[in-house]
Amino acid sequence: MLELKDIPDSQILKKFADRYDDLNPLLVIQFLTILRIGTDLTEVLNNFLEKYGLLQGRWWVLILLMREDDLTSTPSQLAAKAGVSKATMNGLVNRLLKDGLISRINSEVDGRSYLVKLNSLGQAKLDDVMPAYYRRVNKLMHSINDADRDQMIEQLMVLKQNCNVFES
Amino acid sequence: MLELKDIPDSQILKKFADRYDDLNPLLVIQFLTILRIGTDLTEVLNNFLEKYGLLQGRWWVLILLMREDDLTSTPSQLAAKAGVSKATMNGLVNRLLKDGLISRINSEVDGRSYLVKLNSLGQAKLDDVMPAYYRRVNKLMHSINDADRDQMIEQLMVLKQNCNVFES
DNA sequence: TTGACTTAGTTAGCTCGCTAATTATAATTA
DNA sequence: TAATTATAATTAGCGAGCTAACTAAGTCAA
Repeated sequence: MLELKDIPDSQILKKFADRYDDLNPLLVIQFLTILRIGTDLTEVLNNFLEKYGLLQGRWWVLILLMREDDLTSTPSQLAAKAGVSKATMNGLVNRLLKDGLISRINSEVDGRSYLVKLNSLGQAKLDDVMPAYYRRVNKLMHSINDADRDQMIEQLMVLKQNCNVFES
Repeated sequence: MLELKDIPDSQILKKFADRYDDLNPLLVIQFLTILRIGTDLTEVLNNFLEKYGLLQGRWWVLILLMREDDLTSTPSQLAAKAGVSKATMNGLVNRLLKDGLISRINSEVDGRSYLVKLNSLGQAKLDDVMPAYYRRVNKLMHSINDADRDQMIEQLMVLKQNCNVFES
């Protein structure tokens, strides 16, 4: 994760521009600014969740379970939905089981598999975190007016679609 | 780092909204979208750097050294500038020394300290990476026109300044 | 119906962050 | 000048990702 405190200023970039023709200082600064804000937001969110004994990984598992009508899912499904490896999900699930926020239900039809279910302690944890989380999201996002925010998101989506320029 | 594949849609959020009054679906989706694009860009950059045997940490160290007039710095200074702990910088510096991209110069005035210097192999590595990096940044950022891009960055800066709503 | 694949979860071992403790050296101050 | 405190680098050990290898259980096809 990019933690660079010193995003280069135009003066520093000038030195680099002498060596590298392709450098466009403004674009580089803007690119790094986007990366930095992404990491800053992520960090701030993690600090917030930590106050509740959670981090993004475990928090998402609880949320994914709450999305389900029966509050249950298999570790594999959770891994796919959370976008982490099965090994990582195994660790997250075990930690949540240890903390007593989810329960394990062995599958009756498949001896390899089991379900995890959001239990009352897990639901209580979400009931504790989520209102505070939503209030903060509201506050943060309302620091930009609706029209500007919509436009910003639209531009970010364009950027996302063009990420692949780095892959060739 | 947020890797959530399934950003919730309005339908899922409706279920959550029944339980949590404070939820504003659009704002949550937009917030998560910003986080996701940040992680996507970071990942794409890391994949790019990996093709050159680097990752963000080591790459930044080389860049920070190249910024210096004498191409040298101490591990502590590098840690501060890169925004990582001294322990982390110790690992990065050792790896770069092992790879032969930087050289170690023991301090003559302070027996505890030493300088690291970008050497010719390190400079060659940067000369290999940076033009390709800058070209890709240009391509990516030009997917948005200048005015829209400037405005987007401006909004992101506002967001950054309001990150602290998560800290209270 | 048995042999070959596939799938679910786990484990081992890696990377790259971190903090806290340690070592060695400098610097300060009583 | 001796004792204390501060600083630079290192080390140990943790967390949360990862891949690859493994075990056990299903599935399918000859």
